Amino acid sequence: VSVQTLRHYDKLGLLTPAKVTSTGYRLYSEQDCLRLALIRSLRGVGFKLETIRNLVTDKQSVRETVALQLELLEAQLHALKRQQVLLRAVSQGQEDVMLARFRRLDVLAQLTKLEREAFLAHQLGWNPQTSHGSPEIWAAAVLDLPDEMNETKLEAWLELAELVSDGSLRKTLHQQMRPFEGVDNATMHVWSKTFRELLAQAVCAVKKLEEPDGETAQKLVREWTEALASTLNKSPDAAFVRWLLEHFEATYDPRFERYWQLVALLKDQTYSRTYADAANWLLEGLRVSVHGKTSEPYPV
Amino acid sequence: VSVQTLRHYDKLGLLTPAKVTSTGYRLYSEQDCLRLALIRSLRGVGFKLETIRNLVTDKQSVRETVALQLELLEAQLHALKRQQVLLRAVSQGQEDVMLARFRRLDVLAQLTKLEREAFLAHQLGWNPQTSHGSPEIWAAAVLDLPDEMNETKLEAWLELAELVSDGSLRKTLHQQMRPFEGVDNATMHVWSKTFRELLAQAVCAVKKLEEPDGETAQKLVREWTEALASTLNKSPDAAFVRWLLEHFEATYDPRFERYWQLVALLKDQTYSRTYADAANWLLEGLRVSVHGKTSEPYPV
DNA sequence: TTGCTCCTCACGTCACGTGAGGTGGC
DNA sequence: TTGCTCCTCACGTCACGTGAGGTGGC
Repeated sequence: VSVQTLRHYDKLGLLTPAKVTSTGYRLYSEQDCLRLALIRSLRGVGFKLETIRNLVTDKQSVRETVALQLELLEAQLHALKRQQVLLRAVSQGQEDVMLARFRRLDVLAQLTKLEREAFLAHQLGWNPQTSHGSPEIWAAAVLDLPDEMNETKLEAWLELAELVSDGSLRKTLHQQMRPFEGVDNATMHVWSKTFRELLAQAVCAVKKLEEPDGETAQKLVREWTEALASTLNKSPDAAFVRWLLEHFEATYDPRFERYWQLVALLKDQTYSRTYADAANWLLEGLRVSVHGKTSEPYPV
Repeated sequence: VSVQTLRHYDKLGLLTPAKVTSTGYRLYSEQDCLRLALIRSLRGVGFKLETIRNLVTDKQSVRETVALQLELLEAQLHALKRQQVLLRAVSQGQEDVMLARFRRLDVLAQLTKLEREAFLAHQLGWNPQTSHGSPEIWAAAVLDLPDEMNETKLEAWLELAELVSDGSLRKTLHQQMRPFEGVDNATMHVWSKTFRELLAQAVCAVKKLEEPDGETAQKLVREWTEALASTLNKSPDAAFVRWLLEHFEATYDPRFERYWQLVALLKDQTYSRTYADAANWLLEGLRVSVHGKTSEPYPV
């Protein structure tokens, strides 16, 4: 400890030397040293000098003061972690756009729950009144975000927000939905129920390690295309199936999987690849039914 | 933002209003607002005003400044976590001893690697020259502690240090070692090698779910007692086996297991209960060989 | 005329650190 | 005599916040 510190404590009356010589020199006793060590220790956990004075003179409950300090620490840690997430996120990227990007990220990080949901809805082009597509899936993709976010969630949110900021995901999504444009709500509801059931069966089949060119897969693919054709008011002929495969391949985007992963993290849901795997397995089955069996084995 | 903040930024020349009326009122433009937002965002991640001025006027590399700030944050987080661990550790316990305990814990937390090792050795009563018992086990219990500790390790270290601070563990340990007092180093080395092999076999047996009253266990117990008797220069008769069981039961202390658990955490070793389980299984086998088969099933 | 907001100037916050200018002991 | 350390007094740090005392627009 510096001599300035000792003088400072003396001035505050927090640590008065045992003796002062006639020439003004401060002489400290063993006891003073112990007291000084205690003061330094208490300073080391962040108490202010006035609080320390109260603690060592028994004017303030140690337990209560410690509890208070712990709360304060919690808040400080939260703030620092937020700063860390933002700075880390911005630290990669080109020098000349860093400030602009930082600006955007900070705004995104400050949004409230409702604003975050509205942001996602807007960027993905969801309007509950006019959008087509299953309302349940839209809600799962956009709503029920958490109120408070810890650092992991904040990081996920920033990645998610940047993922959708670029308008391209919205366009792809619109392409994906296009075939359903004219379908009325009731029909749509039936379709999404059927599809959920098919997907559940596909999940089971994938678990049993069934191949996408096997009987189960081909049966599911047939049911799937037939249900979809009926929903879209078309006949499930070979041309339709070919069109369907082309449609899926044209509107496929790997970022959607990352999207669901991040959303699951934000909602404290354990993300499992099962649904994505099942969907890919069905798509592979569709490919087989169009092009015939491929020579490459299906990657599990 | 408060009007004082704006005045402050104006004084520093960080944000000069676009217009000032003849009566001295500051009028800000849209651009000023954007600049203000950027300044507030940069303040929000902990940059000081001078740094911000350099950043917005391109006098300082954003990338370098961000990297520097991240390092600073890391250090601050480390410090805050240390405070948190100390305060949490002290927060339970009686009001009137909290300050004294805090004092002790802070001293313990500040020790260097060598001092921590010396502390453990001293509290457990280990002196490499004069102590009996296997040097390898002593070293595993006391040496190779980490240099730097994160918050988890610091917490473990404080618990470990308090565990051994009370002299009772040292006494129990001394009791445990007592039978080996007169044994010379060479004999001791042979014994500890034999015991390690026996323990390894016991681990295998426990994995195979063998019962402590089964053949394997009884065979191992017999080898164990015979080796121990030979080490201690005694005959492995019924009286010796009875004395052995009494000795183990008298010097058993559950805190030893916690000790090894904490040491494993400090050394980044994954602690598995297998050795403790195997030792207990052998002890139970010893019990069976002394008292006969108990009616209670052995808890796995 | 009455609130209200803005202004400037200056001092306070918190725990010391840093000179300026001076003095006592080896 | 020469460094060295101690002393006091006073100001600086950092980003504002807080009065004191005064003024312009509704």
